[in-house]
Amino acid sequence: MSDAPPDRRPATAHDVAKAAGVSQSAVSRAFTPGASVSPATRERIVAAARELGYRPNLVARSLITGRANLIGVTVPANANPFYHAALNALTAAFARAGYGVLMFTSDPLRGSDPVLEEVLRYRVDALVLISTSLSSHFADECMNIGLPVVMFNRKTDSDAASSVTGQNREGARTIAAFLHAGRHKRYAYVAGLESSSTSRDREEGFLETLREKGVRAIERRVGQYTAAGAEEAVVSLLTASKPPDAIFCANDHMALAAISVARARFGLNVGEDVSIVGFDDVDMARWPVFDLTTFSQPLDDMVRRAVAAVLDQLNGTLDTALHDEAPGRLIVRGSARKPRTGLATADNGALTWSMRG
Amino acid sequence: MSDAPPDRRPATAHDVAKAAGVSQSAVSRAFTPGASVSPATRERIVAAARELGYRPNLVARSLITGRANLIGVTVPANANPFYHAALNALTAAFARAGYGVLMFTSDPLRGSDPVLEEVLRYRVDALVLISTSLSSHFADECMNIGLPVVMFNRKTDSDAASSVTGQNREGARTIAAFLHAGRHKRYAYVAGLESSSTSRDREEGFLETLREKGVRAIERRVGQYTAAGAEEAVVSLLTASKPPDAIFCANDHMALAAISVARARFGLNVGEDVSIVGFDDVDMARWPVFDLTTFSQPLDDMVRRAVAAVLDQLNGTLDTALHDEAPGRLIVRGSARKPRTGLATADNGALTWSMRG
DNA sequence: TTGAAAGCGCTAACAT
DNA sequence: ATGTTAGCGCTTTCAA
Repeated sequence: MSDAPPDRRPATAHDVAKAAGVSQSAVSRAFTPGASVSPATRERIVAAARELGYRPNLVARSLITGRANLIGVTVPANANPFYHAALNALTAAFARAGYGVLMFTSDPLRGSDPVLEEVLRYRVDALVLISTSLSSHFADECMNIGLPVVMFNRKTDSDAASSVTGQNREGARTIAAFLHAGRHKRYAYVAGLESSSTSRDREEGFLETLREKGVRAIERRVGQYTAAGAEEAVVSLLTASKPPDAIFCANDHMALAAISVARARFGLNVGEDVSIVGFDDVDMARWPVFDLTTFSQPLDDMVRRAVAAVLDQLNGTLDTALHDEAPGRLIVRGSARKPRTGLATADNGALTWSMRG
Repeated sequence: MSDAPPDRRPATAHDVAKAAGVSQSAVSRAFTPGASVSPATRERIVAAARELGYRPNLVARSLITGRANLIGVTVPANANPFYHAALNALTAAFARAGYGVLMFTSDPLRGSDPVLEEVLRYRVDALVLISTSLSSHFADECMNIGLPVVMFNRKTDSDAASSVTGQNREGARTIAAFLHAGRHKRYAYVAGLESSSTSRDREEGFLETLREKGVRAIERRVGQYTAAGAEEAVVSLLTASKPPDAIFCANDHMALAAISVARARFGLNVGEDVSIVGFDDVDMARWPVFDLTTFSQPLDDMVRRAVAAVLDQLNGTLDTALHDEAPGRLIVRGSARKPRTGLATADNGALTWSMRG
């Protein structure tokens, strides 16, 4: 509005105080929700503030309160739609709760300690790690300085950090039972990263149930949670002398890449010649070209839980780490042969299947 | 390591100074890259710091320097792989340059001013808007307070903000020429958001060249840059009495959704029955199921330019807004019928086509 | 309800 | 090379 020099420094509470003829602390109070200011003075102050383009300096506030109003969030550098949907939803949710999100990318192949070390310098109020590992050393350090840590889509052994995950083991067991009920003969698992608790839990659940059904000899590849890795894994599986007719990929991102390769490179009719199942139920899973059968991880629910865990720890409501598991269900689409029985239509119209069906 | 009470406040430079037997400013210098401290004292200080778990408080530093070491980045809440790849790359690049990224989501359907207003309270050093609009009012205000603003994958009329985009107009012209050389008869454009300069530029380039070729009657739909919107647009186009045989979607995200629907819902052989072209060259474009012909936006190059623009403005090297266009090229794959001539293999093995071929 | 004063943890002159 | 000093812009007692 004004044609002041473009580089003049931003107005301070002191400037506003002078303009409004009040003390600087009055200005502070005028911008603090529950403070005691008479409506008259508040009005004068707000008017002066607007005139000067005053915006309370959060940095100065942070220095006093010791809380930066910032949540550090790390996400794998990896292109995985589930991570990004989670990042978006977390950011929006924290914004509603009055927190900014300080984002960092973590390299899944290297340790994330250096990154986290960097995050701490900003005096974030809490840490949310999306599918990122946490050294027990670092977890302990966070606990020592009273910094809440919530792992999203992953767990640690350490009780120093909370976690919010889907039903990894249970979901994988359901997938195994579903595939077995669909009369598949040869099974394969495409793991994510060996270091990922989520990939391990899913593998364990999958193998457990298959073994209960008497299935032995289950193929295994590692896809590193990347599209390229999954493609390679699937090529390797499908060019084997006895290729599997049922492939469970540790997440949707890999499952989608797997479908792509199976259909376009091998000319297979996915869902008939070979069944491919994922885990997450990302948006693209429902795309007609993929039509992926997958065990859902309810993103909004998981985000709600993660944000609640952070806020509860910040309020001191929650003093011990919690390991929260958001319930999902098997979303039956066309990428895997269906069993004759047990299918049911959910309230939202999705086709599901459950073990006790 | 120590078993101090878990909630003791973090060590300060003062604590370290006392422990090392030096002044507090010595501690400050020991942690400032170019400062003058003797190796001996630095060593003592660093040792004491490690002992106490000291980490310089960036908040306090920011208050003095007036720079928070933070770049505000907004990204549409929308699930678009190109945005997320950009966000990841920007975050990594800024981290290398010593800046943290404060992330915000912008709702493309509502104005982004409220969000940006919030970002400013954190005293960020600069703003990068990924495919997010900027009101001229807000742009002026940023200019007044000397805050660099760089728009990524978008432009403004206002000269108050810099921009880094791909070759929207030129790329779209190339696509039009390519499709025309491929002897297509009926054309359609699936726009992103009406408010998006990028979508408009691409549309203009596309129409310009088609008109030069004598093509009239070009269909048009709006896909809002979403998968659902693109699906709807394609259904509408393909169920018309005279469906197009060439569809140009304003970005890859929509083009991929379009391929999905054309193939799976209409049983069309994409690349023969109907040609679909996108813009971006996201990772998934090369997936065998999609094999999308698209005009590339070189992400790393664009990110490099955006970061350079920010840093140059921060250094005062760059005083006027720049509008940078990163060169791309047409990546020819299988989703659109190819012309007989003009195809060439690029250095990286990709098949390309250019207008003067 | 308001103002005065102290100080959050650090950097940046300025001395020494 | 090191210490002393004065703030950065706010919140927070404490008085009035």
